[in-house]
Amino acid sequence: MATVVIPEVTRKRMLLLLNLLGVWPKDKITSVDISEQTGWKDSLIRHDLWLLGYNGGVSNGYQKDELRNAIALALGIETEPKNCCIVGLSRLGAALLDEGMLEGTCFTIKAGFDSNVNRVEILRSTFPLYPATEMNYVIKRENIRFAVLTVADKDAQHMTDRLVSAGITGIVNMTRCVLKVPAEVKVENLSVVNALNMINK
Amino acid sequence: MATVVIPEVTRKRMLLLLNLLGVWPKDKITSVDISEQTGWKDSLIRHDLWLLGYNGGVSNGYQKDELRNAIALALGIETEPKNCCIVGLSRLGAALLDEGMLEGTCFTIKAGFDSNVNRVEILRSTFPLYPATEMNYVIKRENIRFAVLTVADKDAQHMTDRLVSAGITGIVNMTRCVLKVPAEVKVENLSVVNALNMINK
DNA sequence: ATTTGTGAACAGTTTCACAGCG
DNA sequence: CGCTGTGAAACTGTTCACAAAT
Repeated sequence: MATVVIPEVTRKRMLLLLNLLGVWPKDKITSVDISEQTGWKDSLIRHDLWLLGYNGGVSNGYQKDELRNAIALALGIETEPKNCCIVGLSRLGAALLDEGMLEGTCFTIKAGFDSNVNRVEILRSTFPLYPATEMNYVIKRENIRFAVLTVADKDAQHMTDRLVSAGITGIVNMTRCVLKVPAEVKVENLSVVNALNMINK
Repeated sequence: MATVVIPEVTRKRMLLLLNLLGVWPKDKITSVDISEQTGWKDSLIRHDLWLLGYNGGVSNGYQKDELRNAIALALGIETEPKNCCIVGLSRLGAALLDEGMLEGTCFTIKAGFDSNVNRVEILRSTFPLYPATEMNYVIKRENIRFAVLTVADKDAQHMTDRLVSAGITGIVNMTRCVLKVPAEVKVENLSVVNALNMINK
């Protein structure tokens, strides 16, 4: 069997594969089917699944539901619920309010923060909003592990520092900035501008 | 000098480095400075710049402005303006309307599309909105090259097919779906849910 | 004394090739 | 016979080590 460490690239592909399985019409799916949908080499898909320690497809393709469960289990997702917060309620941040975006996932938004006290009072949302001064207290009280950062670029590092010192373990960074964090804090960069520059070849 | 092909990982790092240079307070910056801010090994930064063919820092660190220009030139960005569109005006899509998000970049949003004709009529924006049926015509007329896809998951592949057949060359995909596109079309996946699952370890 | 530029060494990822299962 | 599981081979990306420049 394979190594215990699952590389990030494999994890990323497996998350996309989970989504693909969610809309796949048939019960059975082969590595060649997946390859046609995603553009990844069929051998790579088989190798990824081998890394996960999965071998339920011997010689006859995979059963969609069983494969989905096996991947979710191997990646350790869709288990107990995880608490998140949104930092920055202008622009993108406000768009995430009241959204069903996290529906059907293990993530729940427990709080929104903004340094503009006015905005916190005006906006409506299904979860409570707080001024940024209360971040440390609320994050600890609500046991929040993850943050989505949608502040203006100039505030990005400052807010990151506060999130880190409040004990957050992962940040989805929607700003263009490089965030300076301790090695144990995970960051995923999701800037639209940087993404446009990636495809601008 | 280095190979002509710049790897995607290097390109991603260089885009972040550009943003870092934008806020760096001093005129001079060394590979160790960059390493401290980003967590990347200093040797990797030097190697990246070597790949870009840049060697303006010999033995004395880099001049911020010169380095910035050299990177932008090597990546071929910040040159002529590029036209973009937003597909899907609910949720995230609407948040991108009227936003200064692309300010100071070479990208301009020229159009927004939605299959809901009502929404197209109600929303206000600094660029024109059209029903999705006009996508093919408008994208060609306005010479739009890039799209930000913020539709519901169930419409993602269908809208992608229309974008591709209208001649789009790159898509920023904010849905969770794997998009099936021809090899020459570039896709950057920016799903918040997938990102949360990446940092959920 | 620092700090880059550079290729070689090393580590990680993808592809290949094929045995073996159903 | 089509399809997976698996390790080896090929390839890509990162780190090291040090000569050269100031």
